[in-house]
Amino acid sequence: MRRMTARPANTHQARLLRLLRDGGPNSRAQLGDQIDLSRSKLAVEVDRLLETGLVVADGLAASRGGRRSHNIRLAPGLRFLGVDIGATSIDVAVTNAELEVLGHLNHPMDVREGPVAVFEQVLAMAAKLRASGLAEGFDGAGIGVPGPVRFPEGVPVAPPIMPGWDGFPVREALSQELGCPVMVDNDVNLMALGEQHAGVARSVGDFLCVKIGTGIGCGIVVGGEVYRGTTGSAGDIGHIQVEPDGRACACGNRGCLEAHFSGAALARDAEDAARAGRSPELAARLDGAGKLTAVDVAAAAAAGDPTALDLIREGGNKVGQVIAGLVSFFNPGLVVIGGGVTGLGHNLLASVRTQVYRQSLPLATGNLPIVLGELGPVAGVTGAARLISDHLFSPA
Amino acid sequence: MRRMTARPANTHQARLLRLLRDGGPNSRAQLGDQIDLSRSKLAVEVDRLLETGLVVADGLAASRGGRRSHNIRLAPGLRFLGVDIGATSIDVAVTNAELEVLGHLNHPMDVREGPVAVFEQVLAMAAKLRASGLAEGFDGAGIGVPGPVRFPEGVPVAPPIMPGWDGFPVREALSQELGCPVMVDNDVNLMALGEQHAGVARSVGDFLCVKIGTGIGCGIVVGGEVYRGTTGSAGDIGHIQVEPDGRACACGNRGCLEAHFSGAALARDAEDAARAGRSPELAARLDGAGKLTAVDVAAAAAAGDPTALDLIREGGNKVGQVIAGLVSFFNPGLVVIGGGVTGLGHNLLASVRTQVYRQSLPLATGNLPIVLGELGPVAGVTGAARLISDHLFSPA
DNA sequence: CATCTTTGTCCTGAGTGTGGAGAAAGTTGG
DNA sequence: CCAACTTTCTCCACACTCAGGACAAAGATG
Repeated sequence: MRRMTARPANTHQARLLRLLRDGGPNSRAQLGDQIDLSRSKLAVEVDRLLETGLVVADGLAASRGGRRSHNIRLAPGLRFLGVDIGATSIDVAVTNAELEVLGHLNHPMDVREGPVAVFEQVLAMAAKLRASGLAEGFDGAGIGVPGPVRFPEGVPVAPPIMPGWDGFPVREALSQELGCPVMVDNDVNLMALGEQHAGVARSVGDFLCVKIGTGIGCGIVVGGEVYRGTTGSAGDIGHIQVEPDGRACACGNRGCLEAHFSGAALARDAEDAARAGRSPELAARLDGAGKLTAVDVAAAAAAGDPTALDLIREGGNKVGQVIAGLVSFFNPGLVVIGGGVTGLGHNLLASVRTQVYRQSLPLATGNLPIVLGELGPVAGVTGAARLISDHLFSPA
Repeated sequence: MRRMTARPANTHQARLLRLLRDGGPNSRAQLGDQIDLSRSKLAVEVDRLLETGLVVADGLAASRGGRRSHNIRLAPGLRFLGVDIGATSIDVAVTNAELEVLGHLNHPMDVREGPVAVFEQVLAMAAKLRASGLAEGFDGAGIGVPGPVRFPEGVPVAPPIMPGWDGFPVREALSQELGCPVMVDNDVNLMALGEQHAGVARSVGDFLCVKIGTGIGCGIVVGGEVYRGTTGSAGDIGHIQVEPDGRACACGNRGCLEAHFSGAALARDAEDAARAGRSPELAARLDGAGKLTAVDVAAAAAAGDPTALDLIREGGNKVGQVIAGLVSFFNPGLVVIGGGVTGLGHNLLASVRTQVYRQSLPLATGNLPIVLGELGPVAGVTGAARLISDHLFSPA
């Protein structure tokens, strides 16, 4: 199969490609209703796109009371690769041009093993997806990493939890290996993009997407666009202080949110409680190495264990306290909570909501939904595909 | 004098008007260097603007080694009115089309007296400025109010410190009275616009502007544009909790930033200290009613009074704590501190900086200037003029 | 005074985009 | 089965935008 070579020649073509991506196949007439162009001009641009091969006309749609329309759709062979590198695992997926996930793989891996080892794994997973017949090659790839990124260059900068990646040319290296364009971003931003494209945040212009996994981060969307900040570290809320003289944090400070609540902190607290005999439910779930995860806490809570419930409530209060501040400051139209701890579900959500609704101003909370992400592990890879498609579907 | 009737007919004309506003008089050739247009096209658009009377060609500039250029400038008779309504005083200013302040009045007044009384005062001040010969009429007016605003309609919504203004049609009423277009915004946003236009924030795309006066608010600029949030309450940081079981706040919660530090809280603390005999410097400054202001505290601190210095340091710590969180979240390129307490100067700034640099991530603070606003009371009115000129200098 | 530089104007030609006429293809009702 | 109406799509004429070059105007320089 020939890979995507052309790019839209102007903004009209770019807009058409995005309409087809987000709205699926469509007739010329329907496209005309959604874009501010005359039918004649539209036809010209569609014809040019057909010539490039980026879109195809296949078959006729059912009549709507008159002449049947030609179905215009994005080239069915286009394939994007979405990669989401977490602290403890890797997600890789293939999508079509409409960003529907055709295949998805997950592999546990510690990001601290460094870029070379991780890349090897990513490429192996991509090869596996290709071998399964889902793609003959990739037209573009998006990749998320758990740390700040200098976005234009696609290079991680001073990432606390993956020091070995500092300055590693992720974009260039992956582009070389895959032979296609690549865009790199923070994993939290990609989750936000994913939920915006296919999840709970559709049609919301300004929202926050709080991802609670091994660490805590927050994707910020302003006017439909991800906001990355001056140095690419916007949304790094894990080290906001929630307790004046709280626990020591890996960053060197005390009382950071991440030190009090996150996947890692929760697991540690649960293990302590189990060992101290404060919770038989949790103790029963200890594995051979004496370890627990957020999943265990969720299970214990579901079984009614009061200690587990307390841990979740306490954590939700801490996160809610920070989110309350962010809501007052940012006045979003929606707050999405996702990441590994989504499994804690409505117990977590309830205490977050309580804090936010109590502490923030009524005007800001009046009509503010606080919800769990609906895409789970697909959010990151969908966002990654969205990132590269946004790039490729812009004028060259 | 005839008032501004025409509006730019297209984006080119709008951009030209803004170039002339921000860069002052200019020749066609120099404008051509700053705008992406051919000389011929540019000449056409300039001619059209000359026809409308929005710009004029007056005289020839000195030669730069060849034919002398015609000076193109915005119509010299254009006048904008900038109004900044604070909690305890009103600022009104007249500017020319380049937003230079030609005249400026200040009048103490309690905003709680309600919109009717305040409007009367504002109109009297505007009339006074007009009578002094600075303007024969106004081509537009911008007005800032100390509370959230539904921006498109120009109506305050649920403003805590000025309940009588809720839903009052500020834009429509003022437009009627003045007979010119009016735009309304939060006073903090206007301060940010002012500092961006003529102050410390020139050429910074993303920054925060913290205004500490009677209350505390924060202007948010993203990509050069003010961000107002979903309901217009973005930046309302006065009620972020800084102390878990802190002081009772007027909003009904405990431990709000505003309850611990703001012009009002500082004055109260200083009065308490003076009465309790903990500070002779402050006691000496008590007025007949036993009242003090931030200015008194600044003076006492300048005289070396340890209690006053402590109050400032403590307050700076509280504000710094909140700003540190915002810096982590928003990753701005600059933080500006302004408002009534600017008089506390470098004592305040020092403790804010200490908190922020200690608590926020190095990547976010690495190259982050935290500075005092440089426009003082002119910031608000300049921002107001900028607001309305941005509106009028956009395609109709 | 000839030459060079800078500024501003005019003209042509390529491209962009609109709106209408009308053909193509289909549905509906008598 | 046919006439009338709809919807979709194509084609064409015309207006407008815009770039780039030729050229005129006005001054500096030697």
